[in-house]
Amino acid sequence: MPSNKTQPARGMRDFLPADVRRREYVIGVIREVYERYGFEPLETPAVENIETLMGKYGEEGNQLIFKILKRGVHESTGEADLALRYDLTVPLARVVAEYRDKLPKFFKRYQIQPVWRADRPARGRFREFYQCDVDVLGSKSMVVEAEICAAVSDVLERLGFDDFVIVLNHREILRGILEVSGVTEEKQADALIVIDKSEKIGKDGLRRELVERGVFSEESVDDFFERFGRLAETHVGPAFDIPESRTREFEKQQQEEMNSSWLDKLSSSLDQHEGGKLGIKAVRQILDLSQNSPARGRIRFHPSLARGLSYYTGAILEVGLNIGDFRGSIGGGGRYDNLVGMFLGQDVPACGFSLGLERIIVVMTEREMFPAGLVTSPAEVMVTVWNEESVLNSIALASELRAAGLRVDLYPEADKVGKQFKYASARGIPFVAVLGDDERERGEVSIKDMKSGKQRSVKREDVASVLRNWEG
RNA sequence: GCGGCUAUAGUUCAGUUGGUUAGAACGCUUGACUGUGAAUCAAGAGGUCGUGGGUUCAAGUCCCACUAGCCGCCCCA
Repeated sequence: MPSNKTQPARGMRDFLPADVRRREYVIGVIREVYERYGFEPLETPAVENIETLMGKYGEEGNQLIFKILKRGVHESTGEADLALRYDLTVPLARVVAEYRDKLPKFFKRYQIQPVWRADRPARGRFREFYQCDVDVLGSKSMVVEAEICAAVSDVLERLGFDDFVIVLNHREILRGILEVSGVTEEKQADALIVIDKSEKIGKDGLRRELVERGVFSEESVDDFFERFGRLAETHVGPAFDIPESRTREFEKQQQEEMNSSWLDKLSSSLDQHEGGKLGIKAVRQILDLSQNSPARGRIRFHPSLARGLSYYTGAILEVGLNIGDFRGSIGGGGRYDNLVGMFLGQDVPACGFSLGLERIIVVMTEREMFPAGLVTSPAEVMVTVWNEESVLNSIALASELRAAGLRVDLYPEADKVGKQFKYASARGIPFVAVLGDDERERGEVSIKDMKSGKQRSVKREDVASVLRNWEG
C-alpha cells in the first residue's frame, strides 16, 4: 500500500480541470451522435447484486469483478453479496428483464458511466473507467448491427479519427471453422485464444501454438492451414498498400474487395456447416446494409476476431486503429440474443457496442486531436480589481458581463495590475477588462486582447458586445 | 495475475567503484518598470532523492516489498 496517502487508489484517477474538459468534450460528441440515431439515455447503479454479475463474463471475468463484502455484523463472514458493475451490458439486460412492460418494443439506449475491473493497470487501462454503450433490444434484424456500426463510425469521424477499422466476425463462423476442422468441444476455447492473436503471431506462430496447445496434431494442422491459413493475415493493421495519392474512396473499395474475397473463400469451406452458412449470410447482410451509411468501407470482415466475453451469440465487433502505435482496441461489441433470457426466462434479442472513453482520450491526446482553447481557456475575460474601494465596481462589471452570457473571471484581490495581467496570461484568458480610476471617471472600461497586445477603451455598456465582435 | 526495464526540485535531466552541507537548465516568487502579461537584468524560494523496510561505520547509489510508468505475456475498453 502506498504510504503516500494522497495518491488515489490503485488504477483509479483524479481528473483535474483540463482532464475533465477533455473528457466532457468527447462525451459530448458521443452523446450528441447517439441521440441523433434515436438512442435514449439510461443510468444504473454502480453496485449490483453479486449474482447478477457472476457467471456472465466467463472464468476470467469472474476473477476481475470488484466484490463488496457484507457489512456490519455480517462482515466477519468474509462473504460478498454486492459487486461494482463490470460492464454496462449485463445491467442493461437486468433492466430490460425488470421493466419489460414499460419499455418500447425496440429499446434503443445509450449509457455513459464508469465500470470497474480488478485488472492490472497499464497504458489506457484502469480499474475504474468509462464505457460509452449503445444497444438495441428487441430485434433480430441485421439492420441493428448496421445502425450500430454507422453510429460508431459517425462518432469516431466527428472526433477526428481517420484510420479506424470496425472488425466484424460471427460466432457461428468461428464455430464452423473449428467444427469443420474437427476441433473437439473442449479444445475450442483454446483454439479461439490462439486464432484471436493470429495476426500478431503470424502464420508460423499460429501453427506452432495450435499444435502446442493440442488443438491439432502435426499431421492435421496442415489440413487446417490448407483451408484456413489466411486467418493469420492482417486483422487491424493496414490491410493493403496505401498509394501516395491515397483517398478514402480508394481505401473503401479495397476494403470491400477484401471482404468479398474472404467471404467467398469461407463460404466454400463452410458449405457443409449450417451455422457457418448462417454466419456468413449475416455478415454479408451487415455489409450490404452499410452501403449507404457512414460505416461504408470502415467494416473489415475478419474470421480471426474472437473476443472474450462469453455472452455473445452472433456478430462480434471490435474497433481498432490502423495507424500509430496504440494496439489495444478502442471499443467492442456484438449480438447477445440470450443474455436477457438469463434474467427473464425468455430471450430478448439484443446487440450493442461499447466505446472505451479513456482509450479514445489516450490516442486523441497523443495525436493532439482536441480543439484548441478547450484546455486553455477557463474564462473569456478577466475583470481586474483596481483597489479596495473599487472592488464593488469590479463585481458589478463582472455581473453585467455574466448576465450578457460571457464566461467571466474576477481577480480576487486588489493586486498590482502587472500581476493581474500575468495571472490572466498564465491561465490563457484571452481578454482582460481594466477598470481603473481614469476609466471610471469616463464611464469606460479598457479591454486588452492578450494575444495581440492591443488595447482599447470602450463605453461600459458596450463591453459585452465589443468583446463578442472583437476582431484582431 | 506473470516476467523485464524505469522512478532525483513544478518540468526535463546530471549525480563517478556506497563516503562530509544533492546540482544544472527551464519554470516559479520578489524587485528594477511609469496604471499592463509572454522581453532584459538582479535577488530568492523550492528536494527527508516514488513509499516503506533491510544490509552497512556510512545508501540517491546495494537488497526486498509496495505504488506508478514503459515493454512483453494473459486478458480486455
